[in-house]
Amino acid sequence: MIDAAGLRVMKAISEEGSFTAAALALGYSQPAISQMVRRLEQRTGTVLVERVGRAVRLTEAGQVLARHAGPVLSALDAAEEEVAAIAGLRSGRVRLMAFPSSSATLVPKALALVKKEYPDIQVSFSEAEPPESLAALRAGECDLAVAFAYEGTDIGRGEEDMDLFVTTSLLDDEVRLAVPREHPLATQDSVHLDQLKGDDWIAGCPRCRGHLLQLTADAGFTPHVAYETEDYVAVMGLVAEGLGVSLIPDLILGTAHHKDVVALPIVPSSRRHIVAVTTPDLQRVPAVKATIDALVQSATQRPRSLVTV
Amino acid sequence: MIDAAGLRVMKAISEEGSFTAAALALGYSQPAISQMVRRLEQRTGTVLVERVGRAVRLTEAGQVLARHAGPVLSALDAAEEEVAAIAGLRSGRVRLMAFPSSSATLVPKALALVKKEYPDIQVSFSEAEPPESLAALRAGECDLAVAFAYEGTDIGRGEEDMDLFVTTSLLDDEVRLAVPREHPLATQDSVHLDQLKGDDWIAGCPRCRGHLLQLTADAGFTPHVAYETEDYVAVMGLVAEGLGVSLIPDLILGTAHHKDVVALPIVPSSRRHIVAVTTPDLQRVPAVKATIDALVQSATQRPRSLVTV
DNA sequence: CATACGGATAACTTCTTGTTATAGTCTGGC
DNA sequence: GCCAGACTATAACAAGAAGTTATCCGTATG
Repeated sequence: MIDAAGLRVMKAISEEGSFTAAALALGYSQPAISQMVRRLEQRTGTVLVERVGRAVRLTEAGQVLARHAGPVLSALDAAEEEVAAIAGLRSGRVRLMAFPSSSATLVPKALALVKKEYPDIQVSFSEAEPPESLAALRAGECDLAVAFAYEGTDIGRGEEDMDLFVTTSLLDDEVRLAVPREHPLATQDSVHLDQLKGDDWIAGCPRCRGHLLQLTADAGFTPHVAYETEDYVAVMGLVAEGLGVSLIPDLILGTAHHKDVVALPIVPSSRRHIVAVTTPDLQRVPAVKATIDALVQSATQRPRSLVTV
Repeated sequence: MIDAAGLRVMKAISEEGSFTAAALALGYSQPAISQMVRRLEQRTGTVLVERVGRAVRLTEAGQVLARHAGPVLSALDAAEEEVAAIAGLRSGRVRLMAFPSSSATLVPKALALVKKEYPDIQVSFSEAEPPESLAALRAGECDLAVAFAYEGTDIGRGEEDMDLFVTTSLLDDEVRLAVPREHPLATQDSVHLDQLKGDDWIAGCPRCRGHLLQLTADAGFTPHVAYETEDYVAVMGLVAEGLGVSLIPDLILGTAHHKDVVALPIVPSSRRHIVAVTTPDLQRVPAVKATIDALVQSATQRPRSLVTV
C-alpha cells in the first residue's frame, strides 16, 4: 500500500518545505509531487499535508510518514549497496570444491590470484572427488567445482546430467607411469602398458582405479593391484621402494616428486581433462566468474611438470 | 531502484522455496513472480536466483535481498499502521486553543467527551483570545480554535482572511448587563443601555471593550470606563461591590455567578456567535473532526444559563 | 496594484506491473 | 523407460501507475 517512493516524497516535502522544492530535490516535476501526495492521501484515507496559503505543512499523519522514511530508505540503500558490492566484486563468497591433486598448485595459485585482484572476495575451499563435488554443486552446497574426466569418459560418470552444468577447460593432464629408478623400463623414453603386465600395481581413488583397469584392458591384461591408497605421496613412496608401479597424473609431479621415482610417458598416451564446473546461473555471478578466470590463468601460467616429455 | 515489492517477492521465494509457492503466498500469478525476478536481476545486474531443475535457489545476492526484506517491510507496516491509527482515531493529537470564557464549561465538557469516546486521542489545550488563536491556526501552531464574533462583525476582525478557515457554529451567547443587586434597574425584566449612560463601566478584553463602545454608541452615548480587567470573576466582584456595571456574556454566568449580581437582558439584544475554527484540510483530520463534533455536542447539551430570559 | 511564486488540474504518454495462455523441462512413479 | 505432474519461461496483452507539459488559480511581496 505505502511504498518507498511515497515515503521518499513525504520526506522531501518535510525537508524542503514545499512541493516545488521537493520536486526539484528529487528530480521530479511539481505536478508529480502534487499527484503523488494525493494518491497517498487517497490510499491512507488521511490528510497528509495542510495547504495553507502558498505553503504546505505536514499534518501529524504526514509527519509520521516523513519520520519513517529515513530508516526505510536507508535500509533499502543498504540492501542495494550490498548487492552492488557483490555485483562489483567488492564482496562475495565462492564455495569451491576441487579434487585432491588439483589442490597442490592449480587451486592455491588461483586463490592467490583472486585474493590479489579482489581482496574482499571470500573463496572457501574444500577437497572432494568429482562425483561428490558435482553432487554438492547440484545440491547448492558449492558454487564451483574443479573436476576431471579421463579422455573418452564423461565427467559425471554418465549418471549425472552434465547438461545442467557448464564447464571451462583448465588444462590437459597427461597420465604417466611411475616406476622406481631401478626398474628395467626406467631408462626408456616411453612405455607400452603391456610391458608391465607382470608388475604389481598401486591403485588410487575409485575413478583412478577404473581408469587403470580401462587402460590395462585396452592393453590386453588385468593388472595385479597390490596396494590401494588415495594419497599420492604414499604412492610415490611405495613406488620408490620398488613395491609396485602406478599410473600418476603429470599434475601432481610438481609437488609429490620423488627422487627415486621416474615418471614415463605411456603409449598410447592417456590424458585427463581438468575443468571448472558450475551451473549456467552461477557462472554469471561475478565472484564465481572471477574465480574461474583465475583458475584458467593459473592453469595456463602453471609451469609444465618437472618431468617433461 | 529496488523497491519494497521486490524485497517482498525475494523474501517469499526464500521462504516458500519456489516461484509458484511464492506467487500463491503473495496472491500473484506465477509469471508475475518470474518477471519480477527477471526485472530485479536486470536492475541489479546480478543473478539473484539459481534455477536448478524445477527448483529455485537464491544466490548470495538473492539472499541479501531476502534478508533485508524483513526489516524494511516491517518498518513500512509500522508506518502504515501508525497512519491507520491516526485515520482510525486510535491515535492522534489535537492542539486546541479557546478563548478564556469558553474554557469554563464548553471546552472541558468537549474534552471529556473526546476522552471518553477516543481514549487515545491527545487533545492539548491552551487559552487564547480569538486574534491570537487564529494567528496560531494560520501559523500551524494549533489545529482548532474556539473563537467568537459579535453579531454583525467578523471573527477575524476583518483583517484575517476568513475564507482560509472553515467555521462550525457552536452556540449563540447572549450578552447581558451585569448590575449590582441594589442597582435601581436590577428589578427590571430588561434594560435599554441608554438607561446606564450615567453609570461607571467595567470593560474587559480589547474586543469586548470594542463591543461595549459599539453598543453604547448605538444607544447614543459614550460610557465612562472606570475599570478594566479580563478576569470575569473580578468583573463580578467589582459589579457586586457597586463599583460599576458591565456587559457580560451569558456563557460565563454558569461559572462566574455571583449572588449580589443580576444579569439583565438588554434591548436591543446582542449576541456573540461562538464557533469552532479550523482549516479545510485539518477539518478532514479525524481527530480534529471528532473534537469539533464533541464541541458541538457539548454546546447543544449545555444547560442554558442559570439566569434564563 | 502588479508580478512572481507555488499548488491544482487536465490531457496525454510511457512504463510498469499485472494477467492468461502456452511452451519447455525436470522429477518421480508405474 | 516412459508418462504424468509440477514448475519455470515466454509471449501477448490489458490496465493502471506515474510522469510530463501546459495552464489556471490563489497568495504573498515589492
